[in-house]
Amino acid sequence: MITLKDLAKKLNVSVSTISKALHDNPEISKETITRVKELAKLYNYQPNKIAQSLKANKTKTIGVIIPSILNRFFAQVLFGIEKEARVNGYNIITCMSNEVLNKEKECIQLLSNGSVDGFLVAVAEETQKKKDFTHFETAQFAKIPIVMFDRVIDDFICDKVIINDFEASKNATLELLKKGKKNIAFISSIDDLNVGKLRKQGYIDAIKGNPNVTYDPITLTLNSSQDVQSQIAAFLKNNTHIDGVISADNVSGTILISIANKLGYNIPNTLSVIGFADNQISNLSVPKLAIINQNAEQIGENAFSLMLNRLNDKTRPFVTKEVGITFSKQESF
Amino acid sequence: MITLKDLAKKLNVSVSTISKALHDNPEISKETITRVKELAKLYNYQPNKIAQSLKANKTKTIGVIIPSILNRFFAQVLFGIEKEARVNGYNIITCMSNEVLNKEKECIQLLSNGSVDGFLVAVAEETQKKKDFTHFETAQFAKIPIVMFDRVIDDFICDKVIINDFEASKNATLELLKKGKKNIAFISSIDDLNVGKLRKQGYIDAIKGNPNVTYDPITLTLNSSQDVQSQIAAFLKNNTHIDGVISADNVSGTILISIANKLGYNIPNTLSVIGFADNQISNLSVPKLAIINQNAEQIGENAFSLMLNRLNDKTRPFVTKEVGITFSKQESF
DNA sequence: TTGAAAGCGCTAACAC
DNA sequence: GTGTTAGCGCTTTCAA
Repeated sequence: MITLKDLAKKLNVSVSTISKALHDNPEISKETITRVKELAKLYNYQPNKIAQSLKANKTKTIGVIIPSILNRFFAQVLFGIEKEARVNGYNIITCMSNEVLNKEKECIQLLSNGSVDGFLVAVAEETQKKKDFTHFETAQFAKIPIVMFDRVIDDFICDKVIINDFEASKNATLELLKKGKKNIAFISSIDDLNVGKLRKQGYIDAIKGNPNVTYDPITLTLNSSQDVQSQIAAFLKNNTHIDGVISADNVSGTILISIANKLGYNIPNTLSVIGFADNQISNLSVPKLAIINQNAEQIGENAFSLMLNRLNDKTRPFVTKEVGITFSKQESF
Repeated sequence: MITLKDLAKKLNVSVSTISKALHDNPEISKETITRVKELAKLYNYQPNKIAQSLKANKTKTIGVIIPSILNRFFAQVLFGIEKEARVNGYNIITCMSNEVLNKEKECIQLLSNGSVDGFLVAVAEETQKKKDFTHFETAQFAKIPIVMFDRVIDDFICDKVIINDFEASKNATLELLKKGKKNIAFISSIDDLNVGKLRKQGYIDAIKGNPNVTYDPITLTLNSSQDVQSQIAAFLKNNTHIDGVISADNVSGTILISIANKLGYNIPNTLSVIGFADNQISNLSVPKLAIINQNAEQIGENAFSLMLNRLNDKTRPFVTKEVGITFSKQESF
């Protein structure tokens, strides 16, 4: 890499002259500026980012900590973050907690050494369970701002981006009721997560709040260590009266449609299905899965924007931004 | 952040003493070492990564450039890379080219300023088409090593990690033939990619090389700007004699199963389906999609290993590592 | 209009 | 055993 010093030597001027010239500092003569810029272009000079970071005490890099990139939702959020970051001249360092508290602590720890200007985090499952937030507190204490998205901690004060999982789930259930569905079930493989709980609660609320509903909520909690297909098949066989399903995660809805087709259901006539998913996933089944789209990309964009804001004004009050969901009444509804 | 200087002041010793003590330098007395370490622990001292990077002229950070994180295959590769990187004390900066040449150039450009020690890249579609590799050449010229994975450029010399797409596809086709399938088709939405071409060629090779096969290859190229489901449905209706399908990408196999079920096919008896995908995708359909698993995670791990190797020995000859594929004869086969 | 010098935080060769 | 010093590449204040 070519440095300021190198350029200075070649032009027989001082390093500071070069630096100023490249920054169009009015102290420097037009002539010198053009000479310097030409040379810089010739040698394809790029200011050393690390040196700039050290000097400025900021890196223009944000750490993103997500449970897993293999979850399509988080991949989409990351996509949104990365896009927005790029536009604003920021880089993204990605870490995965795999839902493990210690892994998450390690991520924060490893990047809390000047590597990043702030953290965007979707809190790990174990962290939510054990309620251990010391690593976040440490970061915040060290003046490294945190923005939480989707998986947020109510008891921790920071900027947040969420969707209204409760309302989304409740509304979807209400839509099924409005459509005349009499026996609506709820299936989920994310019961342990806050968002999973909220979605289930939304469903229960809709069911219990409806005077025409006489039955108790019908729920299936999927065990991910066992075959999901057989669990769903057994569930449908044991509950033949079900005519509507809300799926809380982004795969079980698709699987349920496949299984139900096999079992002779006529979707959506004898069975309506709605899932928390996105367009690509919707496309995988016949009929296409009706989806509650969490607008993951938007969540990412918003999370980054809040961070940018925060970095520019460390004293502004903390905000919680709610991103709207989109309900697509596709074929399986 | 607390610095060496801060610690030095508190103990009334010099900065270098602190630095040496923290590095267990034998020049320093045991006593001082413990005193320093205790203080460091007390104040939770973390050496400033940026300063270390500037000093050492390396960042322990690798840039990963992929077409998109929304493609599950690349998400898996990234997962493998991140895991391996973490273990070795490296961070990952992720950039997305969105298959666009200029975006890819920009990524390389923006990180070729000391931000990263090397690049792991899956080349964008447009780059492959236009055969413009100047940005890679520039990086290599600047002594920033490049490891290409999956989407590699034959004419560019660097370390590479690939799978044998041709063989994988050919073998899968041969398996179908061996099973007695008489009319095997090939569907793909990635015809423009090198890997897509290789997969198609593998299929064609198997078909044409088999003396029992009398028909020409039957291929469907999916247009992603139109509805994939109807394209596949039309294809099946126009080719009712098809009894086996190879899907070259990671979604069309699942969709085809859904459609075929609807059309009354009895999978796998009247129609066998094999797709380039992974276990999670396989699980979405009934019956489960038989898959050619590209072992994406392994690709990522290997790519990172090659990079680590390269960083430790810039002069070793370039290698191309081939990662094995796994053929899972699941239900739809 | 230009240059010298200090300093960001760290490491390490070299004094003492 | 500890301290001084220089330097990584850059920015910026102050002096000339």
